[in-house]
Amino acid sequence: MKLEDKITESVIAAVKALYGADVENAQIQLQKTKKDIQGDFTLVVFPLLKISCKSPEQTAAEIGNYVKEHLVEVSDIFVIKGFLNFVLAGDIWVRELEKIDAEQNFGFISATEKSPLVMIEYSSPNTNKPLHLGHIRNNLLGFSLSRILQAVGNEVVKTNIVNDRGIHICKSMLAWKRYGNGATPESLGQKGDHLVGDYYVKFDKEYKAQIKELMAGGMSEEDAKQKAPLMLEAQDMLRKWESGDAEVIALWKKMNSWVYAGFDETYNRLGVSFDKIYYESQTYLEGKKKVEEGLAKGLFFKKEDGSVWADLTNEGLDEKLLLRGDGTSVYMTQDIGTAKLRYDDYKIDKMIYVVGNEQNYHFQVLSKLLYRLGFEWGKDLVHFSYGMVELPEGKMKSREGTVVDADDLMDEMERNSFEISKELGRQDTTTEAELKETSRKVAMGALKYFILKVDPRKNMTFNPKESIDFNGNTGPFIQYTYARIQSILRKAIAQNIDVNSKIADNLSLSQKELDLIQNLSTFPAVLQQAANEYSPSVIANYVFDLAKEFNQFYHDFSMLREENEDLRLFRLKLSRNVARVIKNALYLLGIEAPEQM
RNA sequence: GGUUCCGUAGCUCAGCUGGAUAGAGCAACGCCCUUCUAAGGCGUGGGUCGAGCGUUCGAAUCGCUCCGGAAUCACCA
Repeated sequence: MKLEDKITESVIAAVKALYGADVENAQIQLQKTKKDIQGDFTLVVFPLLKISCKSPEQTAAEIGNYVKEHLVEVSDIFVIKGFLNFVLAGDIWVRELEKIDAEQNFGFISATEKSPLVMIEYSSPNTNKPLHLGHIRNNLLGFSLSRILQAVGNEVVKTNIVNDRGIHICKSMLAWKRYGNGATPESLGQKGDHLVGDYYVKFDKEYKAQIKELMAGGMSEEDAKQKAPLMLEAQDMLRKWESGDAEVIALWKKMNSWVYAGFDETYNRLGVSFDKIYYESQTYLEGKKKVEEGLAKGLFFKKEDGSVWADLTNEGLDEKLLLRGDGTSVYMTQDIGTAKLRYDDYKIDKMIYVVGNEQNYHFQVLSKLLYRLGFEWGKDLVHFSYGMVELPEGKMKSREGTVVDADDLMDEMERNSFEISKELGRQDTTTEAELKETSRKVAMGALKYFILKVDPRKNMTFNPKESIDFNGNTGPFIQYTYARIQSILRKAIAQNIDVNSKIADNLSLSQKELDLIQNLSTFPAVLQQAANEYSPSVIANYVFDLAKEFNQFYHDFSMLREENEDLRLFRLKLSRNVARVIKNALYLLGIEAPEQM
């Protein structure tokens, strides 16, 4: 039984014995005692005053004395105004540490057959552009979230929906056909996604030139946009694609395969992965079918031009287009089709979409549409909505070329990390290859931690300079703490100290050491909170606190030179468990913990 | 205009199921490497928690109003 629960139980018993009233668990406000105040747990007695009909001080004192008498774990109490602080007996925390130490994967719950099946969709790239900074936030959040949900006992399926069809990819294809001279990723030594992205940009450039030319000839801007030969050709290509034209399909397959090879490389570098990938080219027809079914059932309606709509006005939303007049599908149609296929494939209990907050409205609508179409789960779908990433200079805009490319960013992080490692690292014992590997881990840790520590809902500013300045509240600081503990443990083994032996009970420990154990013991609760709130930032902020607290402890006490063997053992064991929790927390964030730095 | 989200130190962010004196990191300044990794530690300065009203023993936290910013309200995805 957890210590908090024991105290809570005792407080309830105290209230019953002293005032003859029953109180519920929820009315007991037990919290960790604030720093700078003596004690381990604090009871806020104000809510109990109505029952006791006494002053806050007196109520606190009475309850405190009762608990102190009846609970062996509580060795002392202090009353400050309406706050009752419990001090636990010294050896309680030592035993708590032993308990943590004995658990294989402290805080983690493994899935059982009864575990809910959660599907989480993230990444969802378009095949006409390489991944950028916004995708990085998406991928990191999605991947971390999947690990967190798994760690609290869910069965998790990570999925990706690739938007591989539509006019955008035709634009790249057309530009490549016209201006590419048969260039391939191999011939250019370029990643496939970048190559295709470059031709998308090329299309845009040539298209704009044509518009300008037409306008110079007296055409209106609107007309020019519609009648530019390149646009007409791209639309023609899309029609050919839809009708299965062999040549277009072959080109489409070839260029998409380049893009996927490029994406895979980027995903590998980011350390993210998927269990199942869906492609819109395979789901959009399914969506059309569902919409037509819905139309036949009278759930939707048709306008004069043949387009199909859903009327959501009585649910507080607008009318929403589902099929264009020419029968082609839109984004919403595809999402309906994808959802259907997924539920054919898996028995999903919960669906989570990791998609930016600019699509909040879309998912509100999707939820209602799926429900209307008879998918019960539709109304419970979770849109894990996250804010945009901005730069210190302002927003990323593809038009102005201020988009930060994911690969470029990782390159830059790794370069900088390597320079710093070379300067500060312990080269004497490490090879160049090891140094490179470590600096890679650190670079990715810096990037991931910087992004994940921020509350997902908020727009955030990514500062490349600050993130690679490995000081302060950063991933590398936490990794560094971990590496130092590993070094201590290696040395302890070298000195034949057995860290596994039992800790003596009669140690007199400092407040810092007790706090550190208490902090460790909250990890399962933190993990649960992160899962409930879908927020990796909860984990990130926790692990930074833990690392910081450990550093202070580390600075104050010598472990290997400690003469008192019992104390030395205790501190080594404490350090080992701090390292384990750090490693587990970093795992949940998708960050590697280097054994050496 | 409707809807949703955000506003906390010079900067980047925690804290938000109401609880004690609102916390970190960066930046600035001053200390600490003959001592387990100084990518570190200690200290100093820095706040009308956007504003107001309300609920409460108690409000950064809850409610209402206003101010400021963002997203969205596409036959784009």
